[in-house]
Amino acid sequence: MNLLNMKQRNLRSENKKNSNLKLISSTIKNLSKKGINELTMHDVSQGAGLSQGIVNFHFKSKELLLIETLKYISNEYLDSFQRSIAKKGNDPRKKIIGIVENDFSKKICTREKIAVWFTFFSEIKYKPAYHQICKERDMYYQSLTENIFDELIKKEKVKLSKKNISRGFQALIMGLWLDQLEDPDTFNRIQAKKICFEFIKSNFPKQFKGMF
Amino acid sequence: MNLLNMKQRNLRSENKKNSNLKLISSTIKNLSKKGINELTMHDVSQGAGLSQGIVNFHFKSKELLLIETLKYISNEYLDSFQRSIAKKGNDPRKKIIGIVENDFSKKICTREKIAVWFTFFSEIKYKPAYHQICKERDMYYQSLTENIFDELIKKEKVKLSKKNISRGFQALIMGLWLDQLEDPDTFNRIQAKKICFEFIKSNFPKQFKGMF
DNA sequence: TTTCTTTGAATGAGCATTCAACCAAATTTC
DNA sequence: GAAATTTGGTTGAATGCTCATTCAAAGAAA
Repeated sequence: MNLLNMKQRNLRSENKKNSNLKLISSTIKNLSKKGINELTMHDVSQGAGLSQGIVNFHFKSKELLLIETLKYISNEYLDSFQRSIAKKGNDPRKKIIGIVENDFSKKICTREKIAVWFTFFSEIKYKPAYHQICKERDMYYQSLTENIFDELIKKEKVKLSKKNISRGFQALIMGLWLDQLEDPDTFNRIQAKKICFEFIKSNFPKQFKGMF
Repeated sequence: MNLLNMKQRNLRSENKKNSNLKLISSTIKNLSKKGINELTMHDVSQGAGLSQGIVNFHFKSKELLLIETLKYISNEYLDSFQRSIAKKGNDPRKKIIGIVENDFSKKICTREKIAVWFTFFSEIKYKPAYHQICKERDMYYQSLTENIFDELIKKEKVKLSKKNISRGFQALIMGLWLDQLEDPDTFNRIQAKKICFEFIKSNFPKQFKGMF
């Protein structure tokens, strides 16, 4: 196999990847426009600029397409999350602030993406595949924030449960995301961020004194 | 119109009410079992012990049935909520504790009911009717808890925004509800309650000192 | 006798999925 | 390196299934 051969081989597989991506993007766009109930295969292929039967060729079925879509947004979120705490050094305060900034950033906290997330959340109970993906994401997030809160607890010299703080923190964020869905006119991500910072500050008043 | 007439008229309308209730109950049960996507009219009528076409007779369409179902669980929740703060006297601490107790009571905080709630939440963006009902519920809840937190803020003599605390409180509860969906094995409503109490305590340490 | 409620078979629309035919890219052959 | 062959991706019409909705007929209540 020479270089030319490799290039040629790549071209085909790039095309395939490209179609997959187009289809997943179209799924996200259409999900956020119509919800899971009204989403049709026709919408998806149309939105990707491809023809009717193509989704079944690439993803086998509608359900598998949806699972791949959930994996996609989950990875996208994780990437962004990891980047938000990388390069913050060892200061747990900076890390936790970074997480809040990320969760309510312009890129992550859009009404469209949140709508897609909640579409999947709402099906957790009926779709084991969704359940597993969401739970994995959750556990990763949970363990990372637990470590950060553990450091904060030690520095603050206060008796708090890292598990509880961590879960409360994440629940707060999910609830505020939901508010973005319910109340997009009078409530925005800037206010949501502020509420998160206040949560942190009320638990670790010494370390965040004067901040925010 | 004499008494006999009234009784007779009531019998028929009672029957009608009864069918409606049966159908709505069946909708809730089936929604919590299969999600909105797989819910069929057949499921609903079957579950109510009635026949196929009956839903269209009573509710005109599937969509209207779903709207009535949301109204029903919304009213059920509100009733329970109101009862949770009534008869707590004037102590805002007792009121807020009552609310937490209610939101995570055996009756309200079941995985089935939460699944139904999130089914509707996830469609807020696409269904104006759902949006309005959820928002109304939310605003009522919000204004009531704002008043309670306002009292607590004054008593604590602390500078906090009643709006932010209130929204954070509600978001926290919604997030913890979602956890009941995602993580029913390792997380339960007792732990959720504890996290809420800790949230309150961290904001109003003087007033809740030694409590919980 | 009239009005209201229920039944369940029939209808037909909407939609996921299939597939034969086609096209383009990659590989092999000479 | 041109021609022939194989492999992979795409098309879109056809298929058939699932389901909401309709409605004539029947039953119950007023």
